[in-house]
Amino acid sequence: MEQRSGCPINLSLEVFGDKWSLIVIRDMMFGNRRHFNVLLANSNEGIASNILVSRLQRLVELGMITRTPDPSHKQKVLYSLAEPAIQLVPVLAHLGAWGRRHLPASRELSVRAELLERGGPAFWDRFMDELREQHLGIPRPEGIRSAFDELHEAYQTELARMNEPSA
Amino acid sequence: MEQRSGCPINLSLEVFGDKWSLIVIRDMMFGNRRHFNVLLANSNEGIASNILVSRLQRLVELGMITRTPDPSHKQKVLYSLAEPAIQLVPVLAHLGAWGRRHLPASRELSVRAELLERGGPAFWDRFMDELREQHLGIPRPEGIRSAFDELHEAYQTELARMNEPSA
DNA sequence: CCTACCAATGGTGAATTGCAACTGGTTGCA
DNA sequence: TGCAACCAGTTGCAATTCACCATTGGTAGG
Repeated sequence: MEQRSGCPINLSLEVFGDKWSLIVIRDMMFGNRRHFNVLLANSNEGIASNILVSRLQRLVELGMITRTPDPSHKQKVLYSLAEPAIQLVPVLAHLGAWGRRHLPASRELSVRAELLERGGPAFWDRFMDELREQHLGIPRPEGIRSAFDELHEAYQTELARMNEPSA
Repeated sequence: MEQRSGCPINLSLEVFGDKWSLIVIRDMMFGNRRHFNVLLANSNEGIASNILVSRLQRLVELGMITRTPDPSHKQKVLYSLAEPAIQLVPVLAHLGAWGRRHLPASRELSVRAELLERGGPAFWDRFMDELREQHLGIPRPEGIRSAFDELHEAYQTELARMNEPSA
C-alpha cells in the first residue's frame, strides 16, 4: 500500500475514499451493528456480502475496527470500533450536517444528523465516551444521559410522527 | 443517478465517496488552483488528465463548482467553488485534523491542517468569507487579515525551517 | 510560421464493483 | 437424532471504473 502524498486530507481519503467504508462505520457507530449478518441485512443501502467482507477486513488491517469471537455463539464474530474510528464522530457529524443541508436527505434519516449537529462538540464528546464504553470496555462517567439513546429516541419519535400525520 | 438511501451521510458519500473529488476541491480551496493545467501539474498526488476531466464535469453537474471561460485567454477555463463546496471547509478541517492525528502525515503538509484545527469555527468562517470573495465575487469585511495568507505563510515558514534545520 | 500551451479525448489493460449462488460449520428445536 | 435456519464468509462472472499514455484541434506568443 503505497501512499500518494503525506497530506492529511489525502491520507484520510486513502482510508475512507470509497463508497462503503464510512457506511460500515456509520452503521456500527449509530446503529450499534456489531455482527456480520446484522450489518449485511439491516443496511439501508444494500451492501453486498463480498464487499462487506472486504471492507471489514481492510478496516481491521488499518486499525479502525477490531474483530473478536463472540463468546455467546461459537460462529459469531463481534466487530468493535477502535479509538481512531471513534474519533471520526466529529467528521461524520459535519458530513451529515453538510449532506442534510445540500442534498435531498429524507426527513426521518435527517433527524439524527440534526441532533448531532445541534449538540455540538459537547454532545460529540459524550457520544464518544459512550462508544468507548460499548466498544472498548472503558467505563464512562455515571449519571449522564445516554447520547446514543437520545439519537435513537429522536429517530423513533420522528418515525412515529410520520406514521400518524393526522392533526 | 439513483440514490441508495436518504441518509445525509450516505448522500455525502455518493458525492464525495471516491479518491479524487475531494482532492480536487482541496486544491481549489487551499491551493487556489482554478485552471485545468494547474490542477493537473501541481497535484501532489498525480491525478491523470482524464480523471481530472471527469471529476470536474461531475462536480459541475452536481453544483459543487462552476466552469466559466477565462476572459484573459480564450482557451482557458476558470473553475470556481460554488457555495456548497465552500461550506465543506469544516468537513475538510476535521478530516485533516483526523488524518494528522491517526495517519503518517508529513510534517510540512500538516502545518495547515494544524492551523485550521486550532483556528476553529471562527477561523473557518473567516476563510469561507474569503472563498466567497475569491470564487463568488462577494465582498468580505474590510480590514480583516486573510485566512488564506495565514495558511500559506504557515506552510512557507515550515518549508523554510525544513531547508535550514541547523540550530 | 513555428513552437509551446490549452482543455480535453481516445485506447488499453488492470483493478474494482455489484450481483447471485454457494460453502462448511453451528445452532435451536422437535 | 434429524433437520431447517443461520453463521461468516467464498466463488464466479459480468459490468463498470481506473490508471496510464499518446494524441487532438484550437490558441498564444515570438
